[in-house]
Amino acid sequence: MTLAAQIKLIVADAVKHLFADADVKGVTITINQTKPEFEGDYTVVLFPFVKVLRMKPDALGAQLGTYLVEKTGIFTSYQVVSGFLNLTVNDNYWVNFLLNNFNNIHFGEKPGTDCRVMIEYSSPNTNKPLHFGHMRNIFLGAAMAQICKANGKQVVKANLINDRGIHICKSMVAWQEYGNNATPESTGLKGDHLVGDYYVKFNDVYKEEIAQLVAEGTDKDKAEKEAPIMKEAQAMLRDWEAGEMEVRELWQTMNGWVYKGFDDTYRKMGITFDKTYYESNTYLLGKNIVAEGLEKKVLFTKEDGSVWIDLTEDGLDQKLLLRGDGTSVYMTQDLGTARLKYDDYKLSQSVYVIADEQNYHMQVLKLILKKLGEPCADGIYHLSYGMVELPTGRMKSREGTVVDADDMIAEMISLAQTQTEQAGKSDGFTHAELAALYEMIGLGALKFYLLRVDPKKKMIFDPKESIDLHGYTATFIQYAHARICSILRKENVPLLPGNTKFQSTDFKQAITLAEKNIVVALEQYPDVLASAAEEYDPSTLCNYSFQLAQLFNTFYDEHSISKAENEEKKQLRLMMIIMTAQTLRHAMNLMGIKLPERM
RNA sequence: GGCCCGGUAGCUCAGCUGGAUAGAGCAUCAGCCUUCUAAGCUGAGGGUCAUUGGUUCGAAUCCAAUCCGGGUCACCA
Repeated sequence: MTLAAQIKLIVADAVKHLFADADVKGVTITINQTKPEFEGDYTVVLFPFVKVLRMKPDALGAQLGTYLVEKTGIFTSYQVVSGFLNLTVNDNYWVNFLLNNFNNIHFGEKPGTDCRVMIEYSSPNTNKPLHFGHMRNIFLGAAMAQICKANGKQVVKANLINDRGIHICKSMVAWQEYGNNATPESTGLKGDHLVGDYYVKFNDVYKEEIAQLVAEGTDKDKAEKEAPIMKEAQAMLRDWEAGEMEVRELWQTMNGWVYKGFDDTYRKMGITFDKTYYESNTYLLGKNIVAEGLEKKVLFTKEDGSVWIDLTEDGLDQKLLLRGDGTSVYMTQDLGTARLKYDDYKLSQSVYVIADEQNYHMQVLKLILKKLGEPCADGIYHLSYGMVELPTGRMKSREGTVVDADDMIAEMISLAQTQTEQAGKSDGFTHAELAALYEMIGLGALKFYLLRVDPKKKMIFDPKESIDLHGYTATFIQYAHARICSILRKENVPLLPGNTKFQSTDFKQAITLAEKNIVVALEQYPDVLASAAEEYDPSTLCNYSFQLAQLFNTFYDEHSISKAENEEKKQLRLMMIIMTAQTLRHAMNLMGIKLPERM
């Protein structure tokens, strides 16, 4: 338990003891970190008690403060300032905290439980390469998987590949018509990019055909349906569903190219999955659930044979679950897939990382599953995130207005190189070391950039402005880490914690403010890690890591470790920086960001 | 139009389960490298927390209304 949580209990206890007659059960106790302009470490807000106890805040504060200082041994002094009781924590507490935890590489983690959670993320379509928006999804999902693990959950990382449908046929038709048998080998293009080019080509031709039809006097809506290339795509989809050999072969070939491209991008990003679902295998699922729902009379049939659910009682609309011709819709598949996932892994929770444009769909999905009595319903959570937009508006793959993931990664790595060379910091590394370093910096900056803001907020990314490597960035945190490693090297202390031993245990020196700020922050890490999991929000970890690095930099500027006043101080500071480096590494690793020992 | 999400410094964002004088980064300006890495540190300027009303000892935070921006309300996925 963190100190703030302990203080809350201690105060509750003290109040009960001091004012046995008063009914203080309903009073919520607020413990804050004391503002820097006041003396003290933690603050008890006294106002809530004032009414119940009918005491003046100052008198109450004095009585409570005296009691806490005398009875607990945690605090050395207190001050009451206009309704706030500021408590100063005994330096021994912080020293003991460091002694007990500085070498613990699992600090902040929760013990394992049998709570099994699936996190589905990435879930790409196989008609185009991954872009900047997908990266937000992927990094969010991967980070949440790690964060959940660190909080004691068993995690299944899942990818549901959308490998069939009209959009896939569009790329296929365009390739057939205009591709001249181009392959990744013959063109030197990455497979996903090659296929994506034909998706764009399809839409170019489609637009031209519509324009021509309209020019010939056809109505626009009709033209959109009658355009020859669209009819071809629809015909191809029918052939695909009928299992027509040639179409299936082309489909497998082109998807194979795309998967190779995706694998390459995932590898560069350091992303892995435990389970891959393919929509071509799951798109027929869900029909059973619909049949069962009809039996249970949760669903109903209209005259044309289509199957619906009525959600008007819940303030929503009627929703189609099966077309009149018996074919399934998006929702049908999702119902089936939800059950499949649950049956495959006996899940306690199922997290879907999906953009916020699908909020309504996910709300309806969960509600329908609940009404159907599916056991998976309660565990479903939609981790909804805002879309990444360009200054000119939304990215559109079919118009080619996207920031490509592969390009972005390459650009960031080259930016890392440029800036390292400009700073004159590329000396003394081998080629391989430099390559690794640039990747750490470039990729780290990219991941941090996408994870540092609240997931539900939409982001606007201007490709003309490169992602910064100064200030609130991964680079800042990496730099602090490298500085710490540099000190440890100089002091011959192992960089990896766990095997550091110190002789002296008798620390009597007063802790300075810069020192204390770091230890206080370190002590709060378990709470931050827990809340990142509870809120499904990795940005809290970005924020925390940045603040900790900032505190370290301030400390570093004010105090010397190597030339500490005495051996005792030096050891205390070494413990502090070892634990700081360890905590930064821990938090950043959860987000897939590596910290270099030298940069 | 219904529902959902957002609106905080010039820009990008924290803070939102109510607590002290609203915080960072970028940008601007002024300082700091013979001492463990200046990708850093210190300081300055910059705010009607969209608006109005309400609840409260206390509101950026809760409630209501209004304004602005986005999403969604498909027999597309």
